[in-house]
Amino acid sequence: MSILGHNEPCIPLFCLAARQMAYTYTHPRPALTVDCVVFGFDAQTTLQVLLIQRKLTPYQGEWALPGGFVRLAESLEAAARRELREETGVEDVFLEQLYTFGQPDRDPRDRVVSVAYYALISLAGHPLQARTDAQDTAWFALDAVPPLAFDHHQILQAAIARLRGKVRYEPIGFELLPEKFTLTQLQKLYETILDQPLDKRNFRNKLLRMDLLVALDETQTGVAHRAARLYKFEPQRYEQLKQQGFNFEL
Amino acid sequence: MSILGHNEPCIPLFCLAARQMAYTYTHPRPALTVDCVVFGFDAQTTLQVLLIQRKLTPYQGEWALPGGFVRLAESLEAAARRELREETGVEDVFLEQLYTFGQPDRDPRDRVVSVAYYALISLAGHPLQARTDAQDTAWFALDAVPPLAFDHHQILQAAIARLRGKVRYEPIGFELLPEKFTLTQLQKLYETILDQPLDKRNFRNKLLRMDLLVALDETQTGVAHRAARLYKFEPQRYEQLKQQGFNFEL
DNA sequence: ACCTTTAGTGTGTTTTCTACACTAAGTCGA
DNA sequence: TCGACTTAGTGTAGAAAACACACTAAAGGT
Repeated sequence: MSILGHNEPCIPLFCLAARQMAYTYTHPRPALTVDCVVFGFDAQTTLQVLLIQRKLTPYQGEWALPGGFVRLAESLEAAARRELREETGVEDVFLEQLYTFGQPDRDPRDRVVSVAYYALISLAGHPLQARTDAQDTAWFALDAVPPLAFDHHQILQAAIARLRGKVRYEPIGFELLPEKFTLTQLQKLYETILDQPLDKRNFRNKLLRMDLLVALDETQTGVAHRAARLYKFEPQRYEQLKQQGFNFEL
Repeated sequence: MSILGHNEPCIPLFCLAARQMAYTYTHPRPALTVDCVVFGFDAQTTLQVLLIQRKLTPYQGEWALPGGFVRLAESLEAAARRELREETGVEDVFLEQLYTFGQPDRDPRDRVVSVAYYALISLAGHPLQARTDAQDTAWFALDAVPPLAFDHHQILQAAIARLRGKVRYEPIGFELLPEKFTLTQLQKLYETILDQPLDKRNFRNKLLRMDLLVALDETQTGVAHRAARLYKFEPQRYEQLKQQGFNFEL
């Protein structure tokens, strides 16, 4: 948890005792935070989002997106990664800026502007500490998200819309799967995100034609039926093809 | 020009004379600004961007995007619209958030985080005061943009990329044309933005099939050749069709 | 051995995309 | 007023992409 977490009461003060550090400006400044919408996927279940339960007012006890204040010397993305690490243990993930939310009344205490990011991680790949040791951190299926603090519901909706839109023409879905995955898992993922069934043969043909996946000499283990071939995504190949102006529309 | 324009020296102060207003916080806060990339189009010329010339350090004399500090009681979009109005006279335009730029060193004076917006306006529709009376405000063709202050070149590039990407699947191009326009003007606009020639018949068929345009009972005037029919864009029709999940890919 | 479950594969049909060239209507000037 | 010039406006055939669709193969479980 950040020492500058969302929960800190952030009242502008005119006079501070000399022993306390104070920062004074000629004009008032909004507080600046980052919030992260972390999507997780696991072929067994469905798309999930990582939330933390607030311990302090306002919105005490309610669920919220992980996030916190931006420090002076760090970039916005660095702040998002730091908060994610500190609050949930999540590290080394795909992270992209989503939108900046700045309605004057979005935080009842003070003017707080929040730069929202979204992250994609594989639940299978990352056995989250959050899932096990922290009672105040939990995954929620997208269709069972509790009421959220602040305008976090709006941020979440924006993130879902972005993920839906983006997955159609850029291969970011792989970030939600383990390094090695089967085509069926990939298809399930797309079906979950897009919320529509896809034809198995057309899906496979289309993806393999894109030439972004390499078939490994390995198959699934531990399944009670024919084991599927494993594939992995080739980021360098993607960069090459993108340079050449290829399309990756699903 | 905003009283809180980009040019204000923004040094954190520990002690201010009592007569002066001061704002003190327990933790340091970045300054928060908005910057606007204003695109203008005119079928005669090409895509242009609106810049202002800085009068103060840093980057004195260089060109920059219009923008300024966010006030405590206004939303980010309101701040962008206000700065646009104050600095360039531009009002009532399409405006959309682009991205938030927050590298710690993007402003040499202080930590300044900037929420960038982009705007689309019709040069023919808006006879800009900026164009006439202000020597420090000017339109530049996209292929003749001078060096820009701060990271504004990066912001501009991001805006161009966004416009290119977005115009393909959402009908925002109309914002760059006058209310009534010909199909040839519209095609020129798309060719300019996408930087590629388009087939006249295919373009017309496709657009008319989308059912977003209404043909008016009017034609061009003042042209030395057959006058083209005028059309206008139907935003409500667009909303209807969007609801029904239609595609507007060019 | 056989039952159950998922993997893996190809083709014909329909739809969409693309390339392409002439006539119509208006202005201008001789 | 006639001719020259300029841009508007229109349809179709071939190519490519999208779509719908069903059976055999392989593995583990009983």
